[in-house]
Amino acid sequence: MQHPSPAGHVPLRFAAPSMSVSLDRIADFLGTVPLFRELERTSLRSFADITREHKYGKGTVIVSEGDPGDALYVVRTGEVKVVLVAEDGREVILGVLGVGDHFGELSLIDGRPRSAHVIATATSSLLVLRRADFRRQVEQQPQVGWALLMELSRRLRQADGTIGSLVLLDVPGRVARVLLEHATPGAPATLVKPMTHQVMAQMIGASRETVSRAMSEFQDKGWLTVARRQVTIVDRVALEARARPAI
Amino acid sequence: MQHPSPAGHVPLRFAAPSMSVSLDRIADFLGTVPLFRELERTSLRSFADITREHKYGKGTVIVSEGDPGDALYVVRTGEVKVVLVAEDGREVILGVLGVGDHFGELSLIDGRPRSAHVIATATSSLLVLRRADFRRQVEQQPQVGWALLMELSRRLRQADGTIGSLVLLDVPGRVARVLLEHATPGAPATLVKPMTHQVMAQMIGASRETVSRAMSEFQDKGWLTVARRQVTIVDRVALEARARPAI
DNA sequence: GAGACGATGTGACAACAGTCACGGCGAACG
DNA sequence: CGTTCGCCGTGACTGTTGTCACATCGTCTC
Repeated sequence: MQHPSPAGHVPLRFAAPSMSVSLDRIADFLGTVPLFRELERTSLRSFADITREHKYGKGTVIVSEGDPGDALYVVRTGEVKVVLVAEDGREVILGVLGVGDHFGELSLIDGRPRSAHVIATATSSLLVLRRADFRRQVEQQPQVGWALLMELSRRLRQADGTIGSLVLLDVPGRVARVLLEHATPGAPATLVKPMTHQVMAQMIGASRETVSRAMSEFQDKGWLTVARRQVTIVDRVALEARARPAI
Repeated sequence: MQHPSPAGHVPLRFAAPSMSVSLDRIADFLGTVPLFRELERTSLRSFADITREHKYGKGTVIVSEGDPGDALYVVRTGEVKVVLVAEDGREVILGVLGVGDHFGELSLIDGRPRSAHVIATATSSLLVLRRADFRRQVEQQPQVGWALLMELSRRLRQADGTIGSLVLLDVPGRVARVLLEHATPGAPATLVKPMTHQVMAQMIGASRETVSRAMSEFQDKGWLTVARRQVTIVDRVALEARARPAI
């Protein structure tokens, strides 16, 4: 695939001396990514060695559904969304990925075309690992294969949960569910990373208006408070009950 | 986990001579399963060696959501369904597994509880591989790890597709989609694996009645014919168009 | 072959949720 | 400091779809 409309696409170049410095910094970063966490320093450096860094401006399409794909991407800075896009423009958000998250494994594993679009929601810097390089490394570092299995398992559980909620829950129930999913596990007052109603709506297959009404309802019931786009969960138990089928 | 209500649960026992015969037959069977297809004869036998065979009567719950899980199951004969069950009894069918399919990998990989119920839809015989045994074998046969990645990739793509269809398509669109997904492009005509409307409804999150109406509509339009529960797709192109968002 | 049971067609009705429309509010930016 | 733009709240209306109810039909068993 050619990167479509690569606004802000800036392949980095380093002179020999700064190169090794950069390698170290990239290896440091990879060490914080779950996929590579088990690796020794030297292995981290070999992975760092096969990365290329690309920058993408907000709104840039990084991969498109249907494209042949042969690279794995790791978010180093910024944020991207994984979306299905209908011909009439409607979007379903399958995931929002932040620093340390990665995407593109599926095409890398099975060689089939990209299954979704990935679009930068903020100016982002991504590490790109091409299939041949990555596979060669993984063959020498089987821990990474295992970490991949763990990650795919996590996503599959999440996807199945989403399917269940789409079928079994009404919109307020699904809103409760995303809120809980994005809540920090803190004790009495739990915070949620800010999200616009529009984004929530696209994550749960609902309209912005209905999400808005559900959020108002939850505030009226005293289940949560909102101050400057920042949601605080007051009554976690009530929300959990609302997010369970069979109202 | 203890197998819940193991009606028809009959662990097989063999005397020493017939044992090796059985091992060979099981190894033969495993060789037809994609997960183990790449393996040599001797490796197949080592996997066969760590299996136990269990039988389950129709309707038996094989694993329950929430149970701790430490085994992988391969369907040797029969059929099982993977379902989410709401407290009010409604069911979402995540998948129907036949001979050669397997389930239970997720708990085996990440050690977390079962994410869904698995229920026998026909009298079934399953090969059970326990986590410790399986992991030990996989460490010596990395091809199996790769095959697992392929399988999880396939399921993740399918799950994402299902999420997209739940959000973007109306019920007739989703009906068209399952039909196409279960169609085998035979020479004279494309046949669809027989399914009751009730099952289709639970697969796509709709009511039986609405599925019934959609099927009638498709027959009226001449897109398919039904004879004795056997669906034949006449106009595949029309169905594909109907299964695309943005009518 | 007669009953029983499950699967299927179809009509009527209610309701959840999408769509459209518009006003208000707050943040960002010139 | 005012304008602009994106985000949010809410009312009114519409429609797809679930629910209930019942008739029909095929298949299986006895």
